[in-house]
Amino acid sequence: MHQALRAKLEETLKISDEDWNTFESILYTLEVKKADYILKAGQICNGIYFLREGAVRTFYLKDGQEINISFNFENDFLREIESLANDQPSEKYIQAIENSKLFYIEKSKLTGLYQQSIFFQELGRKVLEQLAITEQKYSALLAANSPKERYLHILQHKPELIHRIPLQHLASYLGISRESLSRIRKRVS
Amino acid sequence: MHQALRAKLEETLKISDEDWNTFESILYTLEVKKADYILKAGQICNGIYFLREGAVRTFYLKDGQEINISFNFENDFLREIESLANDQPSEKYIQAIENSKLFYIEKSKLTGLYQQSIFFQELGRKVLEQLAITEQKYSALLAANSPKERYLHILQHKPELIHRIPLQHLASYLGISRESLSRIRKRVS
DNA sequence: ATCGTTTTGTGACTTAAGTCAAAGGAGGGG
DNA sequence: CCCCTCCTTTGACTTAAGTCACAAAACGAT
Repeated sequence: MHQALRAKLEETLKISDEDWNTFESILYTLEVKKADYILKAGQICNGIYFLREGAVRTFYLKDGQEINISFNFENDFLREIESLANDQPSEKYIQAIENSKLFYIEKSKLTGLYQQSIFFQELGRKVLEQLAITEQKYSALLAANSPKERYLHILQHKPELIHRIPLQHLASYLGISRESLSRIRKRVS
Repeated sequence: MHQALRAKLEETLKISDEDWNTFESILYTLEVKKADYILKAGQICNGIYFLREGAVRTFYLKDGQEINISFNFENDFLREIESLANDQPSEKYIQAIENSKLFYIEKSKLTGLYQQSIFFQELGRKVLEQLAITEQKYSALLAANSPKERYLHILQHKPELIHRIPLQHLASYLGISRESLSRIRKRVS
């Protein structure tokens, strides 16, 4: 049970059987259907999720428009970091794009883990480091490239986004209008 | 000595005198003049800096062009996170925009701190969380706003950037050409 | 299969921003 | 104080992307 999660953890750091048992014991499992919300704006994000299977998007509303800020797939950790870190209501929605299975790890239990074992401390730091790096790369993509270049970059480096994410969602993620992205895609192919 | 740093730490978490003494003992001080490099591409970022005084920018080269990805001022922590976390050569340069004073904290010493006291563990996590949040806000600014809106946003929310950062550097940070930013600024004022 | 909803594509038009080139301005060093 | 360098502004032109409106296509549910 939960082998994929263990494998994911061990990508960053070898885990002892003891630590693993502790970890496994605090996991909740949840299943959501396509279009279900995992988190809604106004709610506080009270833990982190591990996406076992499926795909989700995180977005917020700007003048009634959905702006997607990230997509996650199987074996990703996810959370609304601002809400989680600052204990404030989320401005973002997390919604399933496909039927998905997730593990949920409550914040309070996570804190317990940090105090219990140096493994979890390091893991927590590394996961956060990688999140910051991911965000940095995403901003770099937006700041230094034209819409067309951004699309081509995704095509090369994150083809799963092209294949699994509806164009309309990808558009706002890339800072492009739906129509323009449709035309860019056509020109390019 | 180092009062500003202690104050900064205590913004996030109260520190004991003992922990503080440990911390203070591992700081190196360095001073750099305007235009000096604190880190160059190709070097490995081997620790984090606390900017006591001055201003610095972080940028990389794309087709020979400097693309600025962040600016830091007094009482900011800074580092090249990708190089630091993954022990790989930096693709970025960190350069002083003003004469600056910094404290440097070596990575290996930092690791020691994490093992010594729960205070430093929490601090490290919180600093990383805030970094991730900052990066996320920056991408949101880029993805969901027109060049003009981006400039106005900075004007309102980070006026220090307008006043202390040369327009040319701000331009690439906002994903705008120098010329356009100059014109936007004129129109707006 | 068919209907209804959601998503994507097209056309026509507008416009803000990019590009290239050159001129002004500001600031520092000698 | 003057020169040189660096930074910012301006002009003229081009173009890619935005917008609005509508059509087509894809998808899901019954």
